[in-house]
This record gives sequence, C-alpha cells and structure tokens, in this order.
Amino acid sequence: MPATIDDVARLAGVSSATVSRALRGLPNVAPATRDRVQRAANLLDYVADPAAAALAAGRTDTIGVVLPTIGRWAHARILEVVSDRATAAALDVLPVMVTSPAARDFFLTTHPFRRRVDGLVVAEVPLEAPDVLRLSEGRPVVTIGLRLDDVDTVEADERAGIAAAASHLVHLGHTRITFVGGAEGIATMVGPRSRRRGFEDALAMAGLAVTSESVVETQPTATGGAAAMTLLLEEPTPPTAVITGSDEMALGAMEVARSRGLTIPGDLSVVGVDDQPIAQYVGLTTVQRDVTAMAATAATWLLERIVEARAAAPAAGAPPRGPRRRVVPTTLVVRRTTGPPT
Amino acid sequence: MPATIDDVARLAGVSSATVSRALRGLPNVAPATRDRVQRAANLLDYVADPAAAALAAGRTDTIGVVLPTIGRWAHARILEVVSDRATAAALDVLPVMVTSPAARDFFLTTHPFRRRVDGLVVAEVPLEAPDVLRLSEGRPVVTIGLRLDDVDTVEADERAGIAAAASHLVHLGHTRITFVGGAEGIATMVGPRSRRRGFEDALAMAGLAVTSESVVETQPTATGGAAAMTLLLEEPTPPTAVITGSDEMALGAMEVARSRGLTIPGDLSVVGVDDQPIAQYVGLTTVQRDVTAMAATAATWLLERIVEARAAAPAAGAPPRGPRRRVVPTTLVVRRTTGPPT
DNA sequence: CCGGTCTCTGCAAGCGCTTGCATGGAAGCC
DNA sequence: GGCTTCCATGCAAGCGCTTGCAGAGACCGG
Repeated sequence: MPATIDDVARLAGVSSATVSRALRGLPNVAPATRDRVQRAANLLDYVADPAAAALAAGRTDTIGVVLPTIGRWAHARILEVVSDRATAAALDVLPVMVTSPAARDFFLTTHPFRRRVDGLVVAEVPLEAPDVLRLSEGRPVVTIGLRLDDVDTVEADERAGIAAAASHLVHLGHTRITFVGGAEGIATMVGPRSRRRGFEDALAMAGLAVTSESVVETQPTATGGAAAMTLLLEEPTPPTAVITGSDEMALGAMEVARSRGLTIPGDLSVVGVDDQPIAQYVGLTTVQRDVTAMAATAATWLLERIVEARAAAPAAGAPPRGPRRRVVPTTLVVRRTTGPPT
Repeated sequence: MPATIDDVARLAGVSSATVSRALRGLPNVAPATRDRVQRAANLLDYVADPAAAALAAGRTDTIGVVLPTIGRWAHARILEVVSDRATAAALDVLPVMVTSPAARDFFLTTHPFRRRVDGLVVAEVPLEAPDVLRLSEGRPVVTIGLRLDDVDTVEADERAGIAAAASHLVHLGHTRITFVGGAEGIATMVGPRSRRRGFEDALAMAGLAVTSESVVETQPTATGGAAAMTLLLEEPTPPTAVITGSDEMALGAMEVARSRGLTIPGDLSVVGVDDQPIAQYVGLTTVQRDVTAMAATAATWLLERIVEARAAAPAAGAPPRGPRRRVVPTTLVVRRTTGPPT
C-alpha cells in the first residue's frame, strides 16, 4: 500500500538506483534530478522502508540501550539524553531493560538484539565481558558505570564524591556514620564498589573505624533505603548520619526516620547520590553525578565509533585505538538534610 | 559473518523453509526435525535477522511509543510498563520523543516511523487526528490522555481528582485557592482541560468565584511551578492554597514558598498530581493517577489489536468494533502539605 | 489393496531496498 | 580534433528471510 522506491522512480522518470542515491544525499546526482526525485517522493509521501534498507545495506540505523530500569531517574535520564543524540544523528533507539537474571539470560540468548543495532550503550547493568562481546559481535560498545577491558567507558567519580560526603559529616562532628549501599557485590560495576571505597577512605582519614556495622546493603530503591533505615534504628546505638547509594534510597530512609519522630538533620543527617531535580526541591544533601554529561559522552562516543566503523569497512585499516575512558567529576551539594549531631 | 538460516538448514540437513517453520513454532513440523533444527541453531548461535524477517513477512515486531519526554516520571513509567509488556509478547519498543513543534514536524514528515512499527501508543503528546492517522497508516493505535475519534483511549479521571483536591482545600477553610496548570491550551489532550474543569466544578459547588486570577498557566515542570509561585507571591493577596498540574510543579512551587519564608502547610497548602513515589517521601498531598494501570491497559489493548490485525489479514472480516475507552479513577492522597489556613 | 487424506518437506518467488559495475555522453587536455 | 577523464545514470544481483504451492509418503477405511 505505501509507495515504494519504484513508484517514486517511475514518477520522477529515473531508475530506483537514482532515487536511492538522490534521497540519501549521495554524490553524483545532478541537482535537477535530485530535485525532481525529491518532489516525487514528497508527492507520494514516500519514506524508505527501514527493514529493506537494513537488509540491503547491512546496517540498522539503530542503537541499543541496555538499562536495569527505565523508571528510575538516572536511567530514564540516560535514555532520554542518548535518545536525543541519536535522533539528531538520524538513528533510532532500542531500549532493553535487563532487570532480573532471568531477563538477562533471555536477552543474551534469545533476543535478536545484535541483529538489530549498529552499536550499543550498556548502562549500569552488571554484564560480564563475554556477555557484552556476544551482544555486540564486533559492533561498537560504550558502557556507563561498567568497566570492561577494551570497551569505552564513562563513569562518575563516586569514590571522591562519597569521600567528600563522609568527610563533610565528619567535620560536622558525626562519629557514627553508616553507608547504605545498593548492590555492592557486582564485580563489573564500578559505582557500588567505588562508592564504598570512598566511604572507607574518608573514615580512615578521619581516624574512624570502619566496622562491619558501618556498611549495610540493600536494594537501590526508596523501599530499600526505608528497610535499611528501619533496621538501623533498631540498633542500640543507631548512626547519627547515613550516606545512601542514591537519592531514592535517601528519601526512603528519611521518611522512616521522620515517622519515628526523628528530626532531620537534628537527629539524623542524610546524604544521597545523583542530585536528581527533586533533590533540590526537597533540600536533600547529595553527591551530584552529572548523569547528563555521562550519557551525552557515551552517546557521542558511540556515534563516533559507528561512523568510524562505517568508514573503515572498505578501508579495513582502522588503527585499533585503545578504549576511551572518562571519569566525570562529582560534587557534594550541601542542602538541608545534613547538620551537626545534637 | 553471523550464521544465516541456510547455514542452519545445511547443518540440520533440511531446507531453509523448514528451519523457518521449526524455529518459529509453526505447525506441520515433525518433532524430530524440529529438534534437529533447534540443536543446529543453538550450535551456530543463530537468531533470525529481524530486518530480513520484517521485509519478508511485512511485520516489524516492534511497537512505537510516542512521548513528550522520557525524563519526567510519568512518561518514564509509561515507557517502562509498555516496554515490559511488549517484551513479554516478544515485541521490541521504539520510543520517540516529540517535545517541540519542530520535533513533531520532523517526526511526522521525515521519520520512517510508520514503516518501523506494527502499532503505537501515543502518550500525552498533543497530536491531531490527521497526524495520528498519518503515523499509523491503519496500524492499531492506543492513546493515553489524548482523546481522538475512533482510537482506543485510556485516561485518568483528573476532573474528579482535582475536584476532590479543591473541595478538600475548601473544607479546610481556604477561600483563596489557585490552580496552576500546565499546557491547558492543547485541544486534543484531555488531562489539562479536565483538570481545570474539575477545579471550577469544586469551587462553584463551594460558592467560590472562579476569577481569571484563580487559574494560571505555566510549563508542566518544577521550574514552571516555581515561576508561577514566584508570580503569585508578588500579588497583593496571594492564595493560601495552590493546586498544581503535577508533582514536579508542586515541588517547584513549594521550594519557592519555603525560600520566601512561608511554612507549609501553615502559610500555604500545596497539592500535586500523579503521586509519583517521591511524593510519599516528601509528604506531598496529591491527586494520585494510576499511571501504571493506564500504561498496562494501553499496552494490553495495543497487543490485542495487533494480534487481531494479524489474524484478520487473511480473513479480512474483522467486525469494526468501536474504540475502547477507559477512565482510570483518581484518588486524593492527603499528606502533610495541606492544612487549614492560619 | 487402492484411492483419498493428512502430514511433512522443499521449491522458488518475492519483500523493497542498496551498490558494484557498465554505459554513454559531456567535458577537458595537449 | 582525437583521446582520456569524469560525471550522471541504469542494470541487475543480491541482502536473509517468509510463505503459497506442490509433491511425496504415510496412513486409513472400505
């Protein structure tokens, strides 16, 4: 039903090859011809069938984005920014959520992902190097918050950020500080471990002991933060300050504290991570991660690599440049949820 | 480089037609054959090229999701839920952001969207009926918060929700209540207008006059809410309560009020819309919209329509059932940002 | 035991593009 | 002015699947 390239060719009085070249802006098409073709295409409301184009040209004009969720702020923002950049480059975006191990396996084995994309960004999904290799099959990959050999990576300097947060609390006079982490055990993901290390750094520097009780683990959600806080408040000497792995967790923790009658920051200081827009409006002290910059960098790099790959296809002599790395700085934003212990 | 269907066929000792049928679970394949094919496919790590399949079969196994943003909570959540449902049905999702009029035009004219999807959900993007017709070209469409003739639609009962919020404020004793709306002027979108109407309903019922000053318009973001609040506080007799069009706007407004030294809810009561998870943790009184249910319904309907369309292709005798409509109820959730005026 | 039914499989024709190669004519060069 | 070079275009061979059609057995009942 929709017009095909042959319809356009007939109407413009040229061959379909010329239509293809004209519409894609390839060289060696006479201006007058290009014009005529363009007009014919407009008249017929023609757009090339992406499936046919993909099959013939061996490219999909799509980039994949692998994320643990879409609903959580940082992930949504990553998808949004990458999507923006991709659209500007005339590429589509294929988001895939890999939340559970089961989803991961299905995705790795059954999903025709690798056939569908020209490149992919993997954001904060705990995949091992072989998995990514399998997914990409030679296509360009950029990861966010995930360090793999020979793969472009952008990450936030969470270690420094958390260290700054911890030392901020120390200077305020806190001595019982707990770090509430989310998913610290995943090997390939840099965020969790480096957050924890930053925490230990700062405490050590301040001469405070890092006991097994000063670090707890939970889900990286508001609910997880709430659960952890509940447990902490049941201890004989609860902390006077907590640093959580995300703003969501911080809010969850705060709500529990409040409902127990604690004032913030009087009885409890709370620090989050991300500085999502909400944080400003609720006055949350937090370690700001420039998620936008991370996503933009990842998108830019990926697009560059894709262009490279296309150009290199005939030449086949691309200098195998080493992987790019970028560590985006973090900033401690002090607001109203931290103060001296009373 | 990757294995093709012929590789599998050769290895399994059958024709490619049989491989195709076996792998897709079509009938009329001997169990033993199916097994052999499956094993060969596994061995070669074969997955069918979606582009080739799409071209041959005339379907894309993809659904499009058109949204104004991905970053804002409700939109991210819609995308997440739809994506979940689609994955379960072995479909991919193609998100497209239509934020500006320019993006809209590009999208409508240049983007090969219609060729890429088997159906689409349009969520809170102000598109006119002809636009949607053009996009869908006969494919199934479901809209969220957007009422179009002959198109399945799911929406929240925002009118009732806002009315409940307004009457809640009236009962608390407020007489100077302002509604801060976002994008009320868009004709096809039901949310904005019905919110406003609900507001007027409740005020009229309470015998309060709806003046031109009791409704203001701004951007549907935190910044927009802040800007509106700033203006309101400069008036000689500012309102003692505001209802905003979203939780984000409410938070923006609250922050401005706080920074001016007003207490909440003492000096100012604030109500939002959505009840995103954050709202609970900041104690925001809000009109809860069940975004998850809306998105799930939209996804379910769309998938049903797609299945119908596929089945009907040979039969071509589908009873042209009228469009489905669902209005999801809203609930006023009273928390700590509303109280009697002092 | 033979024609009629099923079931399973293969053949081959596309699906709508892209692109290497060939062609013809115009332009450029000495 | 003849010959090379280059530009604009067309031809046609795929890209890797799906699917209508047909054929070959297997099976069945009378």
